[in-house]
Amino acid sequence: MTGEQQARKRDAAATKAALLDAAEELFAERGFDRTTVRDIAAQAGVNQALLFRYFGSKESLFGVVMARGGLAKLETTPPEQLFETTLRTLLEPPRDGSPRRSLETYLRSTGSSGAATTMREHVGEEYARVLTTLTDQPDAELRADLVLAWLLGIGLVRSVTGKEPLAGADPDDIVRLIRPAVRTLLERNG
Amino acid sequence: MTGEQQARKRDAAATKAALLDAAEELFAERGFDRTTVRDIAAQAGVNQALLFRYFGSKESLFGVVMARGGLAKLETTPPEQLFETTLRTLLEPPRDGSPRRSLETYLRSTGSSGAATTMREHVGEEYARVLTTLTDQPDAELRADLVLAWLLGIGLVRSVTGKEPLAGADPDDIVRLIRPAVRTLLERNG
DNA sequence: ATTATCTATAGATCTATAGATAATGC
DNA sequence: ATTATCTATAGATCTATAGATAATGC
Repeated sequence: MTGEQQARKRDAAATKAALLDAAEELFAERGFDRTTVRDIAAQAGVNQALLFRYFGSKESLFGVVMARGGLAKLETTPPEQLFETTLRTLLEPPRDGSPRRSLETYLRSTGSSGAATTMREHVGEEYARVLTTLTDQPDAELRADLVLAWLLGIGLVRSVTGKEPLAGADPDDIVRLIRPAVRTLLERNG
Repeated sequence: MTGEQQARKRDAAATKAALLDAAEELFAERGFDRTTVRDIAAQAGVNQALLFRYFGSKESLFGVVMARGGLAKLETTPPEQLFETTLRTLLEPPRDGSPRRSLETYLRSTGSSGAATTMREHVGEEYARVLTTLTDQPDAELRADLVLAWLLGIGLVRSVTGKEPLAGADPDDIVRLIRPAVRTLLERNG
């Protein structure tokens, strides 16, 4: 039943990276609660005790995963492109080495607490802050929150629920339908 | 440590109802995974073995909770009012005896599988089907999905994330901002 | 010698079930 | 007598830790 584990090459940095990649994938697919530390270690090909050695706890690892991908795009994208860039990232199938799956992780872990909640709040604040700059109408912050809500909702229906036709729709069609509506939301005064 | 449990009045129907109410509340607050059967039984003031006697399993109970509230509103609301009614229900604080908290349950259980997934799909389909009737433009179903996504996203930001200013905003303000944008989405041809 | 990795397990859950007890209805 | 309720516990997890082993660097 056991079969002792093959001793892994001694490379702490590579081990940490493997754990992070595995955790990112599994948290995105199953959420925080349904991903076990043993699943992560197995997927990384690493002994599970190392997860605790390098990250302290499962919650702490989750925090690192979220932080790693959550804000990268935000910092490198001009505000006026943020909505469409984020939307397209959301809509494209995840390519290797490309944008982190932190939105899926976020959406799959809505029942969780602790680090999950903290990071959810932090990333949400940052996105909304940037989106706020897109309008000079009154209620700019509320409008920005509504745009953010739409992004999250589309991600939810598309990657979590998998509902058709939205899940399989051409990103161009979605952008074409959404853009004028967002413009109405942001620009209409009243 | 134990203290034997006070024998409860013998009323199977009332016991089932108490379990359902307790489950609804806890699933809405914590999601499926983080709610234990013992939590539910304690909240209902019922011995935990009765949960299994009356509902078979935790998953099955979850299914019943979702089914109970999920479609009620849908069946009694005319399509052209569905968006705004659902939105307002979402925005009003939950009053006693009033609309079920199945949306929160839905949103808090996005990481879960089994009955959670099945019910998510079913309710989503029904809502989208009704929303589809609101436009006669091409891509009616896709537009309906996008409306549904917005509803879910607003619910997510508001009740799960608690992000301000959206979480505390006046429902009237939200409706005023959203309505023209949804109209643009549904009516604009192209 | 240092420290990355592995073994083994503690301790705390959690769902579910088998069978005992006790309140109601005929 | 029936059956709603309760007791006690099986069995299967899961996170986390203590301490042993073994690969690398000086």
